[in-house]
Amino acid sequence: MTGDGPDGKPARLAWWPEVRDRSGDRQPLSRDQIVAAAIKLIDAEGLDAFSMRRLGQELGAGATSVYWHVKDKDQLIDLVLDELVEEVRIDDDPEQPWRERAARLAREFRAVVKRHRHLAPLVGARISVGPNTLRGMEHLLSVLRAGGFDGDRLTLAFASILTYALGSAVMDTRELTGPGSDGKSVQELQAMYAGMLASLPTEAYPNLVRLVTETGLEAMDDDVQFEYGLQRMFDGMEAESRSMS
Amino acid sequence: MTGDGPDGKPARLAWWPEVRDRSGDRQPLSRDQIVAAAIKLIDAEGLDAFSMRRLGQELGAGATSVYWHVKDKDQLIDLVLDELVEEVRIDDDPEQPWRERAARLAREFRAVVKRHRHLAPLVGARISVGPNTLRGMEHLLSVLRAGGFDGDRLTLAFASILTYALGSAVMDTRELTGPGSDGKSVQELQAMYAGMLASLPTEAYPNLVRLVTETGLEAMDDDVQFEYGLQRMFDGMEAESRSMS
DNA sequence: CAGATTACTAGCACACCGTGCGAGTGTCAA
DNA sequence: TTGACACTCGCACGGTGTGCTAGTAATCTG
Repeated sequence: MTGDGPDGKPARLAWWPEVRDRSGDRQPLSRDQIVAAAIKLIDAEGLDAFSMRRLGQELGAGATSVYWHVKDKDQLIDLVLDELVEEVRIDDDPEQPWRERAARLAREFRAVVKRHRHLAPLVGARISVGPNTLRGMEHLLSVLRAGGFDGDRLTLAFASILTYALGSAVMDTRELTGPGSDGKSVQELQAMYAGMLASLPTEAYPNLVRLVTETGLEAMDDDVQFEYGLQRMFDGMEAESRSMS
Repeated sequence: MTGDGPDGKPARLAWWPEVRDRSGDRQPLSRDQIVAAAIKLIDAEGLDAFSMRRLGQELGAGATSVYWHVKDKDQLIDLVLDELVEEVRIDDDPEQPWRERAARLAREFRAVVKRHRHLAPLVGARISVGPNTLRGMEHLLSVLRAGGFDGDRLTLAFASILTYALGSAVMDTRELTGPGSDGKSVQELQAMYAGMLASLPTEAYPNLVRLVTETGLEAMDDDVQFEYGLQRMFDGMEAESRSMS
């Protein structure tokens, strides 16, 4: 939240917006407060409900008071996104094999995004260069390096894992719109989606229909699917390691 | 564009919006025209420029005339997204091994999204249930089934590949915002991002700095990274196949 | 050919939105 | 006491999505 580096010291990033100085301690509004309120609002009522006016209202402040603490709606979103990543726990056991440590990181990230599913579209839309994001990437890199990755292969593995983690986070939080999907819960929407696939004409979409009617309950689960692909990717990476030594 | 099933017959989907009847052939405006114009507008000027009013203007029509052909902006987006997927070519050689066919599909999808990078956030935000999307999924399933996948394993592999393809499409089209990223080209932004990482304090982010300074040019490439992760995942899946037989 | 129906366009109006600007208010240092 | 500063707030501008209504032109029915 404070923008520290991995070591805890305040590593300043030239492009990351400074908090405006506050000399006295009358603080009816603060940036952290604003960011927290934005996340809360989006979580509770979705992206559409998130407007600067509404945010001000939620904070009991004037419609445009927020603009003193934050340049833009855009900038606020950047802050929100990096704040999200702060929830990713990166304290793991360095004694564990790299697979387990990397998987744990990917799981954590995905879980955070799923917890804030209305923010997911933003996660997929912009690159965050905030301190928390950088810290997370740094940690994943260190895990991979400790696991024996090096040079170009380190970069490739790093990028692939990020991609898969981001992908599954985004994939599993996409919204199903259209008629009849108004006030439905996540489970209801999932059931509705399955129902739509099951109702497809068998001649035109035989495999799709079979998929939804013949797949076991467990394999239908988001988390299980995520884990499968991740482990297969790690299998492939480990096989490559072996074949090189 | 017409909503046909894989066989070319007009497989109707109950939830997919019907084109409003047109008995005569005076057609100053049509849905296909509208969807095409929307894609063109977004490609040319970005998501922000895409408003219903602007779209009407672009079509030389009144501000709200579009609403007779399309229920909603939301619905229009759904149509746009499925129209995008139509660009994914699914005519491949059934004699090829499943890996190659599946990789080809994933590459195609990613390439289409990259061609329409301003649409990518929408791809990551909503589930499409349009005819083209379904046809694409059906095809990938048939490829995997032909490759020996079955039951739960088919579902898991299917989901993982979709996730990775979507993930890398979204990942590689995310926008870098913030000061100094105004009128820059994609390459310039990429260079700027690399520059930011390179300028990080080495003590706090040693691995990130090394990554950006020591990685070879080829391994920095989006497409190469995508291919690496995909192939590792396929390696893992094939190893699993072997271990089961 | 006359009239009715349909297909479609266009504009107004409403309630919102992001945000620049300037006028205000409270707190602190000198 | 005076000034500077940190901060809040309302106004106003030019936009947005979209429901509704009035209109027009083409087609269908008789």
